Amino acid sequence: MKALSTRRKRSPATTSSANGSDVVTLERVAQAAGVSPSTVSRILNGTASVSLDKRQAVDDAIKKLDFRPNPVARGLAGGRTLSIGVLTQTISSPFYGEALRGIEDRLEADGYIPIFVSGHWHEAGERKAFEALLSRRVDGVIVLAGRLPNRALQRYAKTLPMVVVGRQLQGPQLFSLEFDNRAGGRLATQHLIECGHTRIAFIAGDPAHQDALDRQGGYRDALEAAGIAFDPALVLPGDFTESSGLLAVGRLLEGRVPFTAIFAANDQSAIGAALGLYRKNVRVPDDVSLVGFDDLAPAKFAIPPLTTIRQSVYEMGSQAAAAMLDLLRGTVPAVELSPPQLVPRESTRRVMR
Amino acid sequence: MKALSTRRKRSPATTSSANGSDVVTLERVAQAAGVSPSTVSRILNGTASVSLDKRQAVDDAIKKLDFRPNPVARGLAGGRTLSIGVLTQTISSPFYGEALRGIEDRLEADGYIPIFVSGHWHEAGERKAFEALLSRRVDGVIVLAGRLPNRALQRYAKTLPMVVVGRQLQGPQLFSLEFDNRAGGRLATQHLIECGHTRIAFIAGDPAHQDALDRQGGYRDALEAAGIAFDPALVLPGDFTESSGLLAVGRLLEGRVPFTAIFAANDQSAIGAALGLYRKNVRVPDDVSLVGFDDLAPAKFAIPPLTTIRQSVYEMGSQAAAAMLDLLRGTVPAVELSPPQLVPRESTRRVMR
DNA sequence: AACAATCTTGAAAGCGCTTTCAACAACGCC
DNA sequence: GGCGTTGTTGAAAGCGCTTTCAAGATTGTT
Repeated sequence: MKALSTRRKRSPATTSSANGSDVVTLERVAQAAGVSPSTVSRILNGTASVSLDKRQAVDDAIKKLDFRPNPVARGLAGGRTLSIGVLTQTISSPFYGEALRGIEDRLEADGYIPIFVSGHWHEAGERKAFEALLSRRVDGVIVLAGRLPNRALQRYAKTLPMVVVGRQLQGPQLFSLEFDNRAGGRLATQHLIECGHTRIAFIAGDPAHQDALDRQGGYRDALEAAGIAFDPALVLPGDFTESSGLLAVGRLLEGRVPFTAIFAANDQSAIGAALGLYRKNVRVPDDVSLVGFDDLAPAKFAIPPLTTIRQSVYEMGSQAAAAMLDLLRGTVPAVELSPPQLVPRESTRRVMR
Repeated sequence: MKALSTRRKRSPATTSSANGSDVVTLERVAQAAGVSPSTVSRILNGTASVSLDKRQAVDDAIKKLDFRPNPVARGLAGGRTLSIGVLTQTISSPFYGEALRGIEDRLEADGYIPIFVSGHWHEAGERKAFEALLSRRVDGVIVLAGRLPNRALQRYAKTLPMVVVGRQLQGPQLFSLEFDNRAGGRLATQHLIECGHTRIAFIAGDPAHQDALDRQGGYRDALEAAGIAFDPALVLPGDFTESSGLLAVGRLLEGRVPFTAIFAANDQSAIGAALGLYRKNVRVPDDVSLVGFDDLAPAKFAIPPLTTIRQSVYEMGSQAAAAMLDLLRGTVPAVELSPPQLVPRESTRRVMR
């Protein structure tokens, strides 16, 4: 294969072969500026002080030649690739998508680039994705939830800086960031209670996610605080998907337990629930009030528009990125998530009775 | 800054410093196998034939040492980084998200990794994102729609292989992939016509997207084929967002033009339209039939579940990736998108009258 | 004025891999 | 049996950058 041998010195298929001029390297900049490559490198990285005139000359040469350092070479030589691995579950999830956007925006501001890999909701996939990241020599990894055991994460964190979103973890190069899901769950349930509901069903999220458990915890907290007895028959299993919400409502309606409101562990399952209710001609909010969680885009355009708990997933992403940048800089991350907030819309109403 | 100088030979902050043993390099594999590095490299890349016994020895050594080649070094030396740039608009869009997933899956199968960058819906952003990709020395770029002028794309394509999704473009290292939006638009409109509708409104998509124009073309085709006069008062501007759908319906309802069906240029605007209708107590499908386009996840759980045109965005992504792989291999891509398909659900019905 | 301490600079050695070049070895042919 | 072929291998030269080391140039000290 490849008949194209003979002559031609080397021919990195890299960029710019038909690119007009040749590749602009640091060395060429050095020549143009009349200094050594080391000096150029030092200026580029701020590694050491350089006299003003040389710095000037180099800056000019860089501008004139439109030089942009090759991150690949940099990665090899310096061990830094200016890229941050991001381990997510599905890149196309509306929830993670928002977070990724936050990460991307924040990282971009500092010249880093995120490399997204999907774990596909299972440990083996996550592990594999993580390895891909490692072999890519990323400078750090941001982990969005996932099924990887804490031990594994802590072990990885010995190798490179890591920030974990949605879990509580300790470690030297490890920072974890959590949204107050419990408070959110409380808020949602309180809202329903304030509307006069006492028979409030809960559609749970994927029990493998701590978030799901916390939201449920908030639900119970609020019930207890209001002196409403917790009825296990009112909590339905779910997994954060629309179908699970649909299913849950079906079961709820078939069962004999009366209820006037539903709190779903996330917007997606709330939307599924809404469909289930619609199918059975149960009106929202006239017959049943419905609250979701996350305030993702679709909530606003659901029918009826969904009352939900707002957690800025975008912000969560950008804060995670900020924390990573801190870690890389060697400083202790000081980031904080804004507290959950109720977004009242049209899917809830005061009970008339 | 950085007080940690002195002793220490070099210390690439790369991987595995606390990793137990030292980094496993190709050279170490060579030693272990008793051959030269060149030979190991040849085996790794299948660049030349190698005798069976050496190949055996090397394979064993690789397995034993758990050697994984460093893509960064590979990138520097060979000019290939095994990474493909993907230029998208917003990583969190439900539409693009699906496509990205398709790309990721297909690329992963061949050991490539996608690097996603967002253009944020404007040319400057796209250009910048493209540059970031180039400086990262990606082996190729997949462009998802966008606002970059064709000229610019064609110029970039001279530098590296490129596949463009959603546009018609020609070039040597350039492959473009288009979904038959016109046929889809036709299909949607025909369906409505078959249901007995003749007053069919159209909520347009972002006119900067060829897709939007094509879908509208299909709409007119179908009208014409059925001998229904085209009424400009029935087409409303839109931009593919839910809000634009909502707005369009508002205008439609205020206007004096009668209509019994709406075809929206995508699911998102259809969902916005549904909300608009709901707000005005117009029932879907009893009073008005509604058709969307794309068949993204939310369509299935809309209220009522949305009749729409299915185009597998996931498949589009994976096909784009396949085409890129072909380009990289030097073969001519032979990929094809499956034709659009009507997915009848509950938002359309035969007119009773 | 002599010497130590501090800055600025360049030479050169890699980072881990690919690829060219040339050396052999093995093979077939007239 | 000599010679051109083809196949297999290793040495060595980079890819473009960072970083150590040491040499000069400067400044400060007594």
